[in-house]
Amino acid sequence: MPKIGMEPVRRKALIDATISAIGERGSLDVTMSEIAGRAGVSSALAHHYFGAKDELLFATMRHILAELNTDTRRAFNLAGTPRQRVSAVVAVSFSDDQFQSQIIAAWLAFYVEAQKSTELRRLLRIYARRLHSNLMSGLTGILPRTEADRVAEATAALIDGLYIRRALKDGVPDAQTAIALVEDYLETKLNGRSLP
Amino acid sequence: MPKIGMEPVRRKALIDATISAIGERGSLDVTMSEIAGRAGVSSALAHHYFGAKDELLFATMRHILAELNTDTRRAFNLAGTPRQRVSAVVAVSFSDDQFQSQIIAAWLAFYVEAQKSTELRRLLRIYARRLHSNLMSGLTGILPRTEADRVAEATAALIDGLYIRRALKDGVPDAQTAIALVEDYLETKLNGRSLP
DNA sequence: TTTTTTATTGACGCATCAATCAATAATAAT
DNA sequence: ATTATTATTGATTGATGCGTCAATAAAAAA
Repeated sequence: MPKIGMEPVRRKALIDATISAIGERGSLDVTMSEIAGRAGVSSALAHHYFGAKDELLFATMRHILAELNTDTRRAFNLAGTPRQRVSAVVAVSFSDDQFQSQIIAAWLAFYVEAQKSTELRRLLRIYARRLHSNLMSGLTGILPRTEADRVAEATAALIDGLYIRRALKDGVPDAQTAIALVEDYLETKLNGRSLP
Repeated sequence: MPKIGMEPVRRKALIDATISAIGERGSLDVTMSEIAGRAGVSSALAHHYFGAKDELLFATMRHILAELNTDTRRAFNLAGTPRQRVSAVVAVSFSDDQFQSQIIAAWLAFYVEAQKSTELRRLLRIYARRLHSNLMSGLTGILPRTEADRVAEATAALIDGLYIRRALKDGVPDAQTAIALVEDYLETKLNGRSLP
């Protein structure tokens, strides 16, 4: 029962399936059949639309990055002050959409894969730069450039670190605690005063 | 020319080879043959001593953890004050022995693998707890328990985050800068004052 | 000196997957 | 009505890699 115009539908379904498969397995060691099965199609079709597995994984990472970006833009629109822009970046990073085990597992797995794939590494660098620049867009309105830069660096590392620690699912901070930690750091750096 | 008592020698060589192989490939997707080759033996011998690949990887992670631990103990012996104990933990984390691409790649890869392997996850939790407790051993002498706990959490996340960002090898902080970032955070939290 | 233990490997079986391809069918274009 | 295009899959191929095993040889024990 082949209808026409299936391509975008299948692509989306396959990317979603890839995310959930990676999320469940916790790594990129998922087979094309597994992914295709989740998307309700054959593995041959996945190859038909994406060519090779690499490309499907690449498209998936790009999709995750794009989602993060739109979420951030949306949050920026609601932020009036520089300080609020900074908080917006933090809030989005730990929002329900982003700070969930599936996405975190994917991030982690892609970080590892980036060691092998130049293209993936380039993609993750774009993320790193964008995060930095998003943070700077608020911080430069509050601190002198050099110090803003250092704070942005630390904040980004803090966010990444909290992500990785979440992956262990131990006495791990939930989103609320994570946000509080980062905000506490920011408060200290921006006001020279920490929470009581 | 089989000499006797080769077992410990081979084990060590295989673990070292595993680290360097993982470091080069950037992931745990290294074959037993590759590892064995680097160690100058056949893959059959690797299986002979470690049984399965899992066990070799596990032994490798345990070795890395043990090294980190002895380094930390040594640094603790030179630390007089609580404040120095905290700095010692940071210094060891970014020492030449630990903060090198091979080891970092291994950490990252093992974090991913921990999603699948319960035993590996347990091992990494031990690391997380030990790091926390090592930080606390200094912090509790400076801050009230609750706050010390939060600072330890943030510091640990900061360290992990700087590790992960190093893996991208981009505008990445070198060891010096990384230490400065963490120390700056600690100074702010402990003195309520940041670097000029 | 014979036997057992330790060290070591090449070759092989077996399973897993990525990727291809030929075949089928429905829709659209001519 | 015929041809081309799009959608789809089952079956197959080829490669890769883990784990095993029988075979060889040196040392240690008997």
